[in-house]
Amino acid sequence: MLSKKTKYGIKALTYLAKQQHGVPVPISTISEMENISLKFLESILLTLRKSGLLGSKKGKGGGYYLLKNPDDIRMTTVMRVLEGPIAMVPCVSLNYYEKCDDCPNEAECAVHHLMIQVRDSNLKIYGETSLADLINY
Amino acid sequence: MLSKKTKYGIKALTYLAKQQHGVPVPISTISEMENISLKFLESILLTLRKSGLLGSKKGKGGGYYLLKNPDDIRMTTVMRVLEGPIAMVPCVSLNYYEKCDDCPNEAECAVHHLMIQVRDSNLKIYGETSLADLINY
DNA sequence: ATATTACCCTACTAAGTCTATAGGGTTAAA
DNA sequence: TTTAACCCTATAGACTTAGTAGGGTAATAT
Repeated sequence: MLSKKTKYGIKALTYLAKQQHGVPVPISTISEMENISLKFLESILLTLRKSGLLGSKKGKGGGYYLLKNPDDIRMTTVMRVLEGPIAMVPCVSLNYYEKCDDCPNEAECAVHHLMIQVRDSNLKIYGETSLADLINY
Repeated sequence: MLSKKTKYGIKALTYLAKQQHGVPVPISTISEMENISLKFLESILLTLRKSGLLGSKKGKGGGYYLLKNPDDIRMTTVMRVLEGPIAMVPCVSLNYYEKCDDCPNEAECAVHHLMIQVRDSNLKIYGETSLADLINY
């Protein structure tokens, strides 16, 4: 299941992508427009800022804004920041690999092979989709 | 993340698929061969039996066995029984559809569109992969 | 028959995650 | 210097996960 955090995060990013580039949008505005609890959204945007996707400006007229062009933000990045590893098991994770306790032989593990396929197909989708793609229809 | 339940369930199924068709295998055997806690495995096999994938035989010489040929067991079925819906959000689930509380317009929701792609690609993989495919290499 | 093997079922629980909520602190612009 | 808005920490209820515990029931071999 996709967490609400990720869902809300993507919605916030797409909202920002629709605005004029570089102009800060207050959390409260995004919260109202996308029906997201203000405080929860605050923590999500903070995560996105720390990851380098968003910039922020304090004080009156401040808010959050995209640091890059929506065309240059791939969903792989977004998913990894918000949801964590793309892989469904650590033993097929490219960035967070971990050996399984119970698997004596990874090369012969059926789950391993299946999950590599799932990982690759999802990576392909996320890699080929940019934030700009999400708002174009 | 894939739950241990699903992971262990798939391992148990592949183990059974490698055995002579129709011959019952005791839980204890699978537990030892696949390094799975006996009691936990018991509850997983029970789930699989209730779903119609496995049959069981009681008493001495009893155990669990596949009810169908490994070629005829698709991973879509297995994943739905063990892990639940394939879709990452209820609003793109084929079998467990649910509207989102926060979405005023599903057709224009960016998350919705993205997750439909993910669902379809995963459905394709699970649908094209049988239990027999998992043990053939 | 009866002992044994193995399935069947319920209940419980420690640990972790999710989805927030609460409350205040800090910064910078007007 | 006021105020809008970001920044940060702590907490908590609900839920899920990954088991553990303990026994009940059925069927087989002898």
